[in-house]
Amino acid sequence: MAYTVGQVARAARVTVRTLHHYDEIGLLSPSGRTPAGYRRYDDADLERLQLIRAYRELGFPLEEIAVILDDPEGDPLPHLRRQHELLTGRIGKLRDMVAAIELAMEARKLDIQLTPEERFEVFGDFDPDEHAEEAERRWGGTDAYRQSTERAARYSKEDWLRNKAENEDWGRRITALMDAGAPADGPEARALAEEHRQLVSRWFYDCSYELHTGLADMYLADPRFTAYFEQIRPGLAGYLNEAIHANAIDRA
Amino acid sequence: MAYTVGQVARAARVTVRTLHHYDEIGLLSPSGRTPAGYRRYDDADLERLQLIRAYRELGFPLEEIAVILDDPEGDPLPHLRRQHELLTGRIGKLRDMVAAIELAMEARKLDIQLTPEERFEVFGDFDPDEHAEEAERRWGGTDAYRQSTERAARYSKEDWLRNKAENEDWGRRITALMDAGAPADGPEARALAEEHRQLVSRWFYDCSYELHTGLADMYLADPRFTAYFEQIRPGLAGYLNEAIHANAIDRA
DNA sequence: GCTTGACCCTCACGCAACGGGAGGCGGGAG
DNA sequence: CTCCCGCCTCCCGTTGCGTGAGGGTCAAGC
Repeated sequence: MAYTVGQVARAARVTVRTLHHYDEIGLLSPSGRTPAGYRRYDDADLERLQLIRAYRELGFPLEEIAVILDDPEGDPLPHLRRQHELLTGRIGKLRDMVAAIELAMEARKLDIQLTPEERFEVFGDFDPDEHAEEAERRWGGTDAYRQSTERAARYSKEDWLRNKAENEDWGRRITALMDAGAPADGPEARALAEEHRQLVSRWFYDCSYELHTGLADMYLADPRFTAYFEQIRPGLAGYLNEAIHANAIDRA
Repeated sequence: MAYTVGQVARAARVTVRTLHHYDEIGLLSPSGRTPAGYRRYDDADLERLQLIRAYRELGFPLEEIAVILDDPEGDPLPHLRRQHELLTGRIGKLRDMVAAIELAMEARKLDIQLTPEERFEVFGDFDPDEHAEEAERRWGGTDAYRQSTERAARYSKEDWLRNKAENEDWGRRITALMDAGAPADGPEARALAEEHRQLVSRWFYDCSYELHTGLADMYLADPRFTAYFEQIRPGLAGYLNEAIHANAIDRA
């Protein structure tokens, strides 16, 4: 049996252009042409097309499909396994997205005008890295934040300058340490992380180790914080984050 | 606070190229430039970028993000709802794929060399239309197929010719009906569907209504069958499929 | 025999969302 | 003053086709 492009296209529910494309890239070339140059497909071509579409539905790129189909007796099992992992991974990600959207919709429905803080809770961080996400959940409470603003409101200009000086001193030391190549989970870095925690506790709010790691994750999650550290020294945000985590584990 | 592209890029964990892109399409243009033409981002830009990345993670296309962000006081809820549906739909599809892959792997593990028939069962049809899928599951048994081949093997050439003639006669009548514009779920079409069922029953295998709808779906699912009908008349496969379903419902 | 109208052909540009490189300034440190 | 890193603007490449433009082909009806 011989078929024209249009017939094949309708049969396989693809467009003619798709068949042209497959022909162009050599994935599925019709078994022949009419004198006028019309493509002629036969049953074997249809079978191949069926397989192509099936693999495509499974998410394989065309190039890989060509490899699979043109490698006779090649075992598709590894491909299948790989694809299986890939798909379950994607499903997980999509589910996370759906959950996040539901959260966002919930927030809208309650007519809560999202403050920047809340928006951060909702939209904050979808980094595949679970650290941040987990920390964000634990750190959800805004008590510390309130405490911080309350205290901050009472500081004088001198207080702020002292704070700034202490901060800068600490900043110089951790930058030097990083430049020197000391590991972020080494004792010196951990000591400076601890110092940071006490700086925060003294100036803003009681910073438990748990809160501290939450804060550290926020340094990576909120671009404004990250930018602040990255401006001091590229890589500092990540370095500090790791040091704080190491310190928290160390003291636990 | 002002930041350079590089700082912003590191902060938001995107590439500089991405920021250039957002600038190009007007999604996120830096609030200013230095005399030398360097992009200068401020805190507001960073906030916007954060939102952009968040929506991106939720799977929104950039264009839609622009709409959402640039429509102040616009409610993102409808967008979110739409996106939610879209994502759950995709999850469903992916799950089907995973199931199909598991089936395929199972088949490989059992070292069953897939015959074309089995391959069809595995890879047969991922049409979003559930009809086909559902029917495929019900129709999974190969009893009818065996019965069919057994009978077919005993037919003489004359039998085949008679079969062919009956088929062609039926084909002419349903084609005429379709050309006349009779609805596929109308009484005439249903009658011809019924006739088709009895033709199949007489020549190949006992064709219950259930099997018949399965067969009908296969006419749409297997390109070779579809091509056969489409060659007779474009749209015939779909027409017949609908008629058969209507007939089955009618008799139920 | 000639005109429709439905197909078919081959270019060839366009899409989303960037990646990556070329070639050339700008700017802070030593 | 030189270095080198970072920034700039083009501009081509990717994937899997969509969507014409411009032109040949084929079966049917007058």
